[in-house]
Amino acid sequence: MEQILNHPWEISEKEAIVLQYSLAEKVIKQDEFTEVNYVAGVDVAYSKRSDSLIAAVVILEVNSLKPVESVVIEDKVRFPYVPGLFSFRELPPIVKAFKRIKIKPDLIVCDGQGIAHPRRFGLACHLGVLLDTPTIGCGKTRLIGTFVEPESQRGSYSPLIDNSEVIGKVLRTQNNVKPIFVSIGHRISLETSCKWILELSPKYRLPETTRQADHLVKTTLT
DNA sequence: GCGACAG
DNA sequence: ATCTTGTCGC
Repeated sequence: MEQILNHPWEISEKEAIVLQYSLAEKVIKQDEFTEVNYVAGVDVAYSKRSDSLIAAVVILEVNSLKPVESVVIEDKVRFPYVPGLFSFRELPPIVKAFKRIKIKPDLIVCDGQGIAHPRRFGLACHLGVLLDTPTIGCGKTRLIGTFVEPESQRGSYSPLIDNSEVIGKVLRTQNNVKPIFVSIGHRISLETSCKWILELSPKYRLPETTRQADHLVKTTLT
């Protein structure tokens, strides 16, 4: 698929932060799409053997949740892991993988936060803006924000709050299982994001999109 | 100064 | 992320 926006990746931490403030203004926080036939899952892992990053993108047919296309690529590391600047480490290989994808997904589910980020521009926002595609941020753990534990039943949620602003939802996808952190990536509302995450997580804590992408990377790492 | 900190 | 022992809650 096509990348509609580009910028340099070989930059300093200070420049990256400035770029985040600038790109954050492009994030659309409301629903801006119609039908969903294909959803994309993404995952990246570090290979210490080759000192490189392995990125996987998988496209699922939305009713069967079965993969219809996938790409796995390897890329060099060009940025350290810094909380808040995660996308500058993981997006180069992810974008590279998406460029080889033929089926344009109607929705992307990221393994990382959206606007639940210090500068309201997590990895999910960054990817969504670069590809101009509806994107959901979905984290296993919290980056910022405060919350009360949601009820133990699947579908329960509580707001994730930073500076008295709702930046996401802490959502229970399975009964009595640790909740996940959902936030807006791009071109989708928080409510619609949670609706989709629940639909994509009928049986496990994490949505099928990230589970399948995760499995794809781990298989490749051998 | 000290703790927190997506993967 | 990945590794790994002791601790805590049900």
